[in-house]
Order: sequence, then C-alpha cells, then structure tokens
Amino acid sequence: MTELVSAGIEPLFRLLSRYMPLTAEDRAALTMLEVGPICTKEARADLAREGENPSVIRLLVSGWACRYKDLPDGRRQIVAFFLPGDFCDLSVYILSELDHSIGALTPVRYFELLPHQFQQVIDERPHLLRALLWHEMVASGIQREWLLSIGQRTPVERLSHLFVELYSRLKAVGQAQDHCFDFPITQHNLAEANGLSLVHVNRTLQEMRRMELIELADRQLRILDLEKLKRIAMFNNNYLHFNRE
Amino acid sequence: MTELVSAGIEPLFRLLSRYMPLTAEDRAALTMLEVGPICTKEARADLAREGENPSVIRLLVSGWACRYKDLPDGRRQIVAFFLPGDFCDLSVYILSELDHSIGALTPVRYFELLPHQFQQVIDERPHLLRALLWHEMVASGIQREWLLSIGQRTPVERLSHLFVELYSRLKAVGQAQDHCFDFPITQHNLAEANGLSLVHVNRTLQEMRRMELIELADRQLRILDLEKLKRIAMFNNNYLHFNRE
DNA sequence: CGGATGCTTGATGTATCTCAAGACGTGTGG
DNA sequence: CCACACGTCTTGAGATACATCAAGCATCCG
Repeated sequence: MTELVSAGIEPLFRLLSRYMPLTAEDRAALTMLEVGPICTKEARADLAREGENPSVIRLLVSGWACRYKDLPDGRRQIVAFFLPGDFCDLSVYILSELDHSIGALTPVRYFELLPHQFQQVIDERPHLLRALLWHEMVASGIQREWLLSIGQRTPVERLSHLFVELYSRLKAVGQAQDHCFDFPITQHNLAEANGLSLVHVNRTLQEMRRMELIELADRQLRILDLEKLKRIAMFNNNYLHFNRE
Repeated sequence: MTELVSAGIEPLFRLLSRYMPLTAEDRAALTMLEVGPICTKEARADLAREGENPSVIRLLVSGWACRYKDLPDGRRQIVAFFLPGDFCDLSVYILSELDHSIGALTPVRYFELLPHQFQQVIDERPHLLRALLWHEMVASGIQREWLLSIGQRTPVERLSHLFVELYSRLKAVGQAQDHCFDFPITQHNLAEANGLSLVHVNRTLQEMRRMELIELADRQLRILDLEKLKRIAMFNNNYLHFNRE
C-alpha cells in the first residue's frame, strides 16, 4: 500500500519540480544519486544521534522519519517530519556536529550519499544546487510555521494546520490523492510534534472527528472538508514556496 | 551605553570570526558591505512585511529586531531575535516572497545590501560564503532549539534558556560582559517569543528573581548564577556551533 | 496636564496535564 | 495453541498551570 511509488528517487523528482522545471538531463543527473545500496531501518530506530559528526546525506525513499531533540530528563520534541523525497542534513557541508537526532517513525528506506557524490551532481548541473537550497529554505520556513503553531495556535488549530501541511507535501510527491493519505504515525508521535500530551491529542482528534473535519482510522487520514480545515488552521501556503501550483 | 560598539560592521567581524579566523583581507572585503547610507527605524516599525518580495539583505548594526509571524486574528509569534551583526534574509537569493515579517524591537540601525554587492564580496573571497552559510545554519539550529523550548520546557526553563542563549550570542559580538547585558525589549516581547501570556511572563520573572537566578531592571539583565541557569535550562551550547570558544 | 507605554498584582475560570485503567490487536515463545 | 507481553487507542477523575479580565501605579513625553 505504501509502495505505490516505490521507484527509488521518483519522489525527489516530484519534489524538486515543484520549485523549478526539471529537464530529462536533470533527472539523469539526479539518478546518479541512486548509487549504492539502499538502507533500511525499523520504526523507532535512529538514523543519527545528536552529537555525531554527520558524514552522509540521507535521501528518504519510503516511510516517515523525523528530526527530534531531547532533554536529559527524557522530554522529546519532534521538530520536523521527513517524508519520501526529503533530504536529511544537507548541512553536512558546513557543520561538524549534529545538534539534533534523526529517527525513523515507520520502517524506512533511504539512500546514503557521500558529499562528493553530491558535489559531482551539482558540478555537472549547477542550477540543481538552487533547487536543493530551495528545499532547505522551505524546511526553514516550515520550522518557523511550526513555532507559530505551537506558540499561538490552539490544539485543534494546530493539528488542523499540520494535516493540511502534510497533505500538501505528500501530494507534491505523489503520495496523496483525493484528500486522503497514509498516516503511519502514532498519536504519541503527534503529541511529541505538537507539544501536547498524548491524552490531549486523543481528545482533540475526537473533537475534530465530531466537527466532521477528518476521518482517521487504520493509519489512513481523510480530510473531509479541506477548505474548512484550512480556515480553522488559518493556513497560508506561502511558507511552502511551491512556485508551480 | 548601547553604543560601546558603534563602529558599523564590527559586530559582523566578531560574529563570523566565531566560525572561522578572518584575515585582514577578509575584513577589508567585508567592509565593502558598509557602502551606502545607514538606515534607521523606530521601535515597533516593520523593516519588511510578510508577502513582500525581498530585494535587499539587511545587516543589523545596532538595536534589536525580530522575525515574526502573525495570524489573521492578531495573535503574533516572534520566531527569532536579530542582534547586532546579524543578517536578515539571506534567502533573497532563492525565495521570491517573504513568509514572515521583520520588525524593530528597539530603535535600530542597519545597512541595506543589494544582492550584487553581496555577490561581489563573495566572488572576491569565496570562503566567506562558507561563513555566511554557517550563520544561516546556526539560525536554523536556533529555531529548532526554540521549538524544543516552547514545546517542552516549562516557563522558568524557557526563559532561563533564552537568557543564556542571548548572553552567549551577545558576548560573541562584544555586547555583553560579566554576565550582564543591555536588555532592551519588553515583557510583552518576551511573551510573544515564548508563547506565554504577558502576565505569566511577569510572574515567571519574579520567580526567577526569587530563585536568585537573575536581576532584571532598567533594561539591564544580570545573570547571577550562570551555571545554575544553564542547569535549569538544560542548556547545551552545541546548537550555536561556535567553533572557537 | 492627559495620554501612551510598561510593569505589577489580584481574582477567577478553564484548558491541559497527570495518573490510572481497560480494551483491542499483534507478535512471540513455551 | 495458548499465555503473555507489548503497543496503541480510549476513557475517567482529579489537580494545576496558565490564560483572561481588570485595575493600579510609575515613567515619560508632548
């Protein structure tokens, strides 16, 4: 089911073509990234831990992962979701130590790219660097929007906003259609991402079902009324910087 | 008082030399950025509004500014503080529309740089690009840490963490000594940055004074026990990525 | 003098957390 | 094949941290 788009690097094509048109040559160059064996991890495994010196760039092919930070006493905050097509840690180029961890939320498959492989593609087709930086800046924009959510939005607004965001991003990589998508993470994960307790997430979801905004069952999320959901979330898609709708 | 370091671009030197050593030639090249008239704004004025197409890079010389996002109903979240030496919106290069606003928290002075001026400096001394990207990545890391703060830290922990962070950053640009620094923003600003109500910020500050962590009066913040403050905040400076302590 | 602006305090309500338990499904080893 | 552990979702009861509303005071400034 989750393997409808299993072709390794296809989600990346779709993602980048949201920012700029990709020629056949661009695609060919990007396909070079697909070298090397594909890696896999179980749900709840770490791909990288805070403090490590990152040496590879990871390109997520299937499954969901997250960036998270934790405190010495165990509190944990998910600060970003990685969906298929996303890069983890382009920052390898500049920073020498990870200030966060990366964990799998579901079983994941990904490529590990060495910086020089990466460099090779960029040298060949410099304008692709622009698309990749674009992706990074969008990631930054998402972080800011999350800060707004956690700081100011109510729990219903917050979850509504997240669902619209995830729907937009998944649609961009061909993993959502008809207001419906695989939603493989737990309520516990939602709580960690939104600064809420597990119990409160559960009750908030119930309220959203009562409001007939969503259906959520069997790891499938269906948005019943997208416009209403956007209105409630005060969703403005400008922060995703998709140039081509 | 706030003008101890008034020499235009000096804070930038200090900031970047936290990441890599700067030669005299580097400094000379950077000084080229100081062309053009210096701009000023009053406290509470906007330097840029969400939705605008940014055309300049701003280099803050004195005063404090912030990045913020707001919701249609007036709720507002400060997502970053800009201190002297900071750049606002290097993203001009890539993104065509601002997804956030930039506002002055105090009277500010800054330079407006056109992308081509900027480009000229980088062309001349390419390794400076690395320092500037570094600065951007640190900004990203700070955003993540704030997400952790707002999502997981209690109000006392949250303010403690922010104060240690500001102290570190101000010290890096020569604007703090002896656990003491100008603190020109209001409790209202603190509330907007930390997702708390104004009243609660006030009471939290009082608690921190009672705990003998800080003194805060007359726009001056004094940290009474830095180690204790760090412990309470669970502060780990890795996210600031200062290479040279 | 009157009007902003910022800080402080008290009273009250409620949104959200914590603790605790049960139901259900799934995988696992005896 | 059953017993059991484990993960996930759900519900209830109770406590409290935080927001909201309201007011007073100080300082500054035109």
